[in-house]
Amino acid sequence: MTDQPTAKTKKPSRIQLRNRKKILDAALEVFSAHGYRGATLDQIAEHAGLSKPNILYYFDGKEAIHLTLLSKLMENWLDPLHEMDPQGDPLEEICGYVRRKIQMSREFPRESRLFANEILQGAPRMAPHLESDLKPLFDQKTRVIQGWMDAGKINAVDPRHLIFSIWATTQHYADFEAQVSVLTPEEDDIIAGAGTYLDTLFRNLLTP
Amino acid sequence: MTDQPTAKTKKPSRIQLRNRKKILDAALEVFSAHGYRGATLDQIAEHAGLSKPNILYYFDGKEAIHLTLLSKLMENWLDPLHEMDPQGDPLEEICGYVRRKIQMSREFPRESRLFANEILQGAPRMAPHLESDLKPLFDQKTRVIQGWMDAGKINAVDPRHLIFSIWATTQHYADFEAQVSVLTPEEDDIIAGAGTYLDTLFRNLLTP
DNA sequence: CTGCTTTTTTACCATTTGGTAAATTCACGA
DNA sequence: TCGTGAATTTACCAAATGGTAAAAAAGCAG
Repeated sequence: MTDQPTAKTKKPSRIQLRNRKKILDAALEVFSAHGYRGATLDQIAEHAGLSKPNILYYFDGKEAIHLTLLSKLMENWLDPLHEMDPQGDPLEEICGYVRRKIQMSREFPRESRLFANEILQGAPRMAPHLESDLKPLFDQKTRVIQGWMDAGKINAVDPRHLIFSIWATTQHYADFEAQVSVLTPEEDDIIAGAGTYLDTLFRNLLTP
Repeated sequence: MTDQPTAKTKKPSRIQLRNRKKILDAALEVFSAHGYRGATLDQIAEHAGLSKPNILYYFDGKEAIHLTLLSKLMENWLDPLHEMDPQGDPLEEICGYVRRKIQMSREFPRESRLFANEILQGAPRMAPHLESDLKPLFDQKTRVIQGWMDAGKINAVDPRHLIFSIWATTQHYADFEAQVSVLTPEEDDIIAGAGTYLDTLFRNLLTP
């Protein structure tokens, strides 16, 4: 009877923490590169430097690993949007959001591709998260933006499409990297140029 | 010696044509929904209404089907960009391109997702096509757009990022449909609104 | 050091999946 | 209508893959 009713029956040891982290990092690498079905436990095991049964000692199965990744991802993914301040200057808030998103494309391309893979295939394992986490935030922020437009602080466009276009343009550089790198070969930091371009794009849209 | 040196040794019969088409359509459905590795020959067979061995009677294997799809796709995919006329009015040519692309997202979402899946996973089977077909066209059109900018006909921005942003924003509605439909539930034709939004977006960018 | 728990390995298993061989049925021109 | 090549089915296979059981090894508190 040492178990807490809601806890997972034990406090995780040092080894547990370390190996869970190794597994999740390896899984992120493999899932983001090959998609859920394209990834194999053997690949993940090799990347993690552990044996396959050992991996199944730490996680209940392939799907559990994927699910854990998606859950942890969702938080960081929504952060930049959360930071958009209704009290701030509208144009700067939106451009700041663009800047944070493009930065994530540079720093966390694997996370972006993991997300893209999941959505592309119809979000079979993520639909609940979209409904419970993303949707409320999306609705809230579209209302904020709509308020700015109604107040005449920025040009009026459909806030939903505005957000879609921010997502699309920023994530493009991570998700379609294979294509981008073919088309801009000698460019070593294409995302830097993307940042200034996108700033111009959305500033021109929202400024009268 | 009835073979032509370059031909595939036989003229395809009516049944061949019909079944090849059925198989390719089924494969498009399955590959676009699950990615290359996520798709199985059994699924394709079921969608096509044929047995698995019968499918392998018409195609040399899973990869051959996928490759055939990608090849046929590439042509239609580049068409809208091809149509951009260097002699036309710059702003209208670019906005026309946007219109054609968003229209493809509406009419051919499966093709868009097939393409996206392939690129997301590093374009393992498509890199050659990108180099040989897409790259030359991309280079040509970026030069055309650069010319328009140098002539002061439209605002000066990096033409490469301009094209990337057109691709990203238009394909987003097909590739991320699962997310878009969660966030805009009661909307029955979200792409219509996208069309007018994107027209505004790019017009404001390119018009002084 | 000792005994107990946690972690890791070894040796498997069942299912799925891409693919094949050979027999069978079908279509169609002579 | 009949024979022949095209089309289809039946019955498989080998490899890959997610997962399990149980033994062995490694940590660690006393």
